[in-house]
Amino acid sequence: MINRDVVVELMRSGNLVHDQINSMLQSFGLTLQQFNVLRILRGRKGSASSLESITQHMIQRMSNTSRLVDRLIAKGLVQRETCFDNRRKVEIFITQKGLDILKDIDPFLDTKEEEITSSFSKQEMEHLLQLLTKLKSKN
Amino acid sequence: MINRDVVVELMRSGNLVHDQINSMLQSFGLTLQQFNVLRILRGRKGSASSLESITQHMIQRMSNTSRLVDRLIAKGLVQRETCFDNRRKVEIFITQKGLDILKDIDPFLDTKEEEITSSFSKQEMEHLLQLLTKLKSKN
DNA sequence: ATACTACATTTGTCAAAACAATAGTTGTTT
DNA sequence: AAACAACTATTGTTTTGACAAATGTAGTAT
Repeated sequence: MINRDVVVELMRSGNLVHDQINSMLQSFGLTLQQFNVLRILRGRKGSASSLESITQHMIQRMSNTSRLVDRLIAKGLVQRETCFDNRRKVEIFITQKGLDILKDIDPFLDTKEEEITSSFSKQEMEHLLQLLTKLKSKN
Repeated sequence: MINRDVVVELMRSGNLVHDQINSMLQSFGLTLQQFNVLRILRGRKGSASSLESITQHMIQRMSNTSRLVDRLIAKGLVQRETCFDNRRKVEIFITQKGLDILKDIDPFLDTKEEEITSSFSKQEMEHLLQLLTKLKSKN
């Protein structure tokens, strides 16, 4: 059954890619999710980020992001402050140390991503993206 | 950067599919991994399966399969016996209750898989499979 | 028999994900 | 002001995952 094969292979491929990126990040003491939070914060360029707004960019529950941030704080990579305007909210900032580690990681990530996709031509990548987008829009 | 997009979308798609299947299985009180173990056991048609041989068919560490089996035993879906020939080994069997629940799930899984892939034509599925296979062989 | 290595599984630990429940804050209505 | 609902985040619990270490068993060499 080709339906089943597609479903299974999609999950397998996701895991494969996840594992490869994850094990690269391991040498920096970060997990993929922790790294993702850092990248989101860097993208905000110092402006405040509530937990909720971070969570929206991740495939995650807010409760888990909350604890994930705990670990980043423990590593000194981000800071947490209650929002002045709305004390229900929490503002997360990336620290200089956080920016530094991202800068260290960047080239390794680039290499890893090229490595993972090295079996594809540019056309194949475009086609693959198009197919995956189709999947996403339906689901 | 298209490399990055491909990498990100592969992970996203994997998660998407995983979540959809998982939430279908939830109504049966099973997780995807538990379900996978049951299916592997059913495929063996009653003949013995060591932990190791089960693990080989899953993307997993044996230590985790060990605990996973604990939970299936707690639900009465499988049985564990130490192997007569080699007491280091453990033989896992699926119970009738396990077979029954699989039989209940089968049609729902079929539907879910068709649903997930419904945006694709048969040709697109074949092409997608081919691309994912290419990814796998390189990585 | 003893020691040593290899094998198969289990246990421990920490990070993570899903989900429910709780806590504190804010806004609105009365 | 008091009551109530909505909002935002945290905490608790269970399952999973990666990895290291421990346990018990089997095979082999001395």
